[in-house]
Amino acid sequence: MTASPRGRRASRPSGDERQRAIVEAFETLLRTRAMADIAIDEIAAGAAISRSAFYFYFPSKQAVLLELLDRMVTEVDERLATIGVPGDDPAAWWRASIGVFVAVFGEHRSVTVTLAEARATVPELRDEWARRSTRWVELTASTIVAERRRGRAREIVDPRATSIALNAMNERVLVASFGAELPALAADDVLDVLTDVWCTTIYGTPRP
Amino acid sequence: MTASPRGRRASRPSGDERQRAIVEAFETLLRTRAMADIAIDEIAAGAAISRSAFYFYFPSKQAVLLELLDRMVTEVDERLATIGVPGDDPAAWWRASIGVFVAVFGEHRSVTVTLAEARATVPELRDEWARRSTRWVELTASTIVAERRRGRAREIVDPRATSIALNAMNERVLVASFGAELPALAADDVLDVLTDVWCTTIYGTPRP
DNA sequence: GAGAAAGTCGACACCGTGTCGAAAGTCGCC
DNA sequence: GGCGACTTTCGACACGGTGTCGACTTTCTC
Repeated sequence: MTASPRGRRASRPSGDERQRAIVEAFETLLRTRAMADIAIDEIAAGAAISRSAFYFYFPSKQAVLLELLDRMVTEVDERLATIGVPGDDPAAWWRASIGVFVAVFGEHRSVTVTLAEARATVPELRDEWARRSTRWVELTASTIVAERRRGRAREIVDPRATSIALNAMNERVLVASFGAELPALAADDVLDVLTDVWCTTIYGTPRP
Repeated sequence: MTASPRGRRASRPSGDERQRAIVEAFETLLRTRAMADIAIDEIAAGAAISRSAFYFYFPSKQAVLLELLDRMVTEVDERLATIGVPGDDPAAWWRASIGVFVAVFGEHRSVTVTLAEARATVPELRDEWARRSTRWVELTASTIVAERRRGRAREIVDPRATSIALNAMNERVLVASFGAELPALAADDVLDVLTDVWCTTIYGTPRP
């Protein structure tokens, strides 16, 4: 009755916990090893099922990752929705917005790092990420325009292009920081530095 | 006499062209497919040798990629060395510096995109990239400090942290643009937008 | 308690990787 | 001109992970 029995959103009454167990087992494994080094065998074992049972729930590892991505971006969007629009203290508003990404992705560091890698290869991930991040870019751009109209932001030739660049920065900074790459920002500095660059770029000064 | 016969810098007199042919065949293949989809078979065929002969020259696909990375960053460093220090027109200087990255990586788009992906998995790539980008970050940071001393740059609390963020932005913007991801900057806009964000962040204004 | 649907399992074929040992080619030197 | 050492090539093998298939079991429903 519902979609194909193998699809990832089967919403089957029972077996639902299995699906959840698989996702969690995968995330747990991801904390210690890269996706390429994790065999489906191990995910299945972590979820207490056999390897072929895994295939009943997901067509591949990548599909599990897509599920993980969905959860994370949904949470980001939910939290962003509660923030509203910039008020008297725009720096605080930007900081809060950026903080949502730092917090949500920071809670799933290994998944974030894996996502950044797998996105290049897996079309579904790539498309889903494109959809979501396009919305964030547009949100940023329209806020910049609004701030400009209020006379607070500096003159920016192409607000959309600028917001693409700023969002790209956040993404890469977070991944590098989570992945403990070098050079990378210390976890405690990420939010401060990103907010500083954003505000300076948008207003010409870090404290508008 | 030289290092191990299989290592990547064997500098063997003959067979050197083979090595080069392999590297080139790989880059060519990379233009049409992702690394994961390219079998060593095909690289070998492209270089007109057998699969096992491939292993005589390189221990793996990743090692070929490392060679490609080396070439690119070497070229970047050579070009950067000719630029000198900022003069009367600092915006032009930053633009020229960023332009080196845009140009060199732009000439090897598929390699750049592949590198960004494989770096997460391959320790050698990760380390090499870390070494190189640390130097660029330090170059950026010391230039910011120098510009501050001359009284041109704005007050920046942690110049190194800021330069990490700016360099991270460039990296991600370039990869997204080369990989035709969405949202991404159009190739023609990349240099303008990056220069704008860098200068505004460093000086408080896009045209210092 | 019969039948369909959901879930599980072991077995199989496939493909790419990396390794090994043997063969063939190349070069210098007596 | 032929001997020996080194370089290069090759075919064959074993291994490990993937995805699929058909059969078996459990569970739910009428």
